[in-house]
Amino acid sequence: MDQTPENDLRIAHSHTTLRELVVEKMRQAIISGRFDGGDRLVERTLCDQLGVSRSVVREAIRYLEAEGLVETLARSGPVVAKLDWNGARQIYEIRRLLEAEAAAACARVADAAVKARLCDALAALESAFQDAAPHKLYAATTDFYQVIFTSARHNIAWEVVQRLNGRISRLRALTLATTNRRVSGPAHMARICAAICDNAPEAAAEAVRNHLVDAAEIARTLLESPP
Amino acid sequence: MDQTPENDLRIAHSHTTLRELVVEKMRQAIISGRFDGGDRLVERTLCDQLGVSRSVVREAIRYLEAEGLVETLARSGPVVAKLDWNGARQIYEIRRLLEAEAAAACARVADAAVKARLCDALAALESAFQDAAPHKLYAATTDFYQVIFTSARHNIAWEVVQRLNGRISRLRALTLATTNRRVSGPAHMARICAAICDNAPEAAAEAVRNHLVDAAEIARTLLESPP
DNA sequence: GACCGTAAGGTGGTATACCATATGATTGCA
DNA sequence: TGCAATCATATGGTATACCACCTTACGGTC
Repeated sequence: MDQTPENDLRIAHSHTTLRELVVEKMRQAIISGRFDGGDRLVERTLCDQLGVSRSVVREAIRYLEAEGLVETLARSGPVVAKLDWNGARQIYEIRRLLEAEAAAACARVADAAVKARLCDALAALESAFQDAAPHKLYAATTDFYQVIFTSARHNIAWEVVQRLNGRISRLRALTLATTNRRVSGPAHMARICAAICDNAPEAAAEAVRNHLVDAAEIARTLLESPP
Repeated sequence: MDQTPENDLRIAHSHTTLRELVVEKMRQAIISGRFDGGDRLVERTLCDQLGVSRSVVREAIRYLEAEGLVETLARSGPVVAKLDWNGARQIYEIRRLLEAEAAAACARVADAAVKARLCDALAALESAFQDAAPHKLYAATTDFYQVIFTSARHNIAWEVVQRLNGRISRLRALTLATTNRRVSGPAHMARICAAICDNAPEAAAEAVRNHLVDAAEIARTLLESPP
């Protein structure tokens, strides 16, 4: 049932609901650290801050709850989920499994078009590293992996990874900002890209694993250092 | 609020929140096939069937939407997510990765208590196989894996697997009911249990992989044969 | 100082109203 | 008759008011 009305005069209006906007706002607020782990999410306060009604806020909270960014305590209400090293460690391990598999699959099926898109993404990534713009870097990293996952046709794994990344996003932002990471990061990415362009699945998987071991190590030092 | 207790979808008020009950009811309705893939979820109809207000239904839908069991189409509203073999295949592959890793980790750390719990779960599983009670079998299988994941301290991976299982639950119910599976299933499980009791990580991982390859194969034949 | 009652603030839940849009039926005009 | 405009209905999205219940903090009483 694909109806793509090219000659439709109507403006393609995105039809983003308020709810989606609020979900995105709140997700960003949690990611950016504006809402800290453990903070209570008081419905009516959020209504005021966001300028929307309770319905919208409550539904957005339910969505984020299912995503794992928010947890609702019985008889107390929703709070921002807290992240400890135990949780982060598990997430990095899951990412290691899924991303290594995706990179290997991508290396197996990558044709010229995929390689070109990947190299573009890598170039954007390196450019973002140069600019030292955190949000650009974040977006570029996401793009790079998205190319890998989608071209490997691992779109459900990509969903999983994105959701997990939401839960460690503060951490990712921190690791991306770390000097150490700023040096080793692009090198890892370049190796991953090279392995895929060589259609070398095992090398690609290994490069991904190395990257994530490093990232997890930086995350650990950040999390275990005094709050 | 009229109360006609003959309606079997009507939820029983209790200590947990209405929202959670509704989420569970709807999840079960989707899993059991009462709501089929592609079916529209009309809010006001659900309100009548469940005997709750729109707010509760809408929040439950948001939760299931984030879980991937429901998707909301623009200008049309929520529908039950459809499952094709491509999606199911990916989910089985992700499960293969996560469950193999969890089984290996469990085998590494399993002490007498863990082994006892695992053997208990296996016994319950085999008993459920004998009874040929689908829902018991389903629950027993879940319990068995839960012991593995929780004792390996892979609770986030367990969350992920549970959510993914929700999306292929109809399929799981079918595979569990298949005779073929009824024969090979417990054998696989017994091998997994034995490997863990031997503290043999690689053997445990391999047993899990074999189990899932079989399950995926059965699922494929079920999905690709016209209903 | 301990205890109890009350008030405030919060969530959970419900009912209702309003608007925008999609869809199908109906009506009216050529 | 046929087509088009219009109307009605269904439905989702949003806002608002209200109630019940729980928790917490405060303050008064013993």
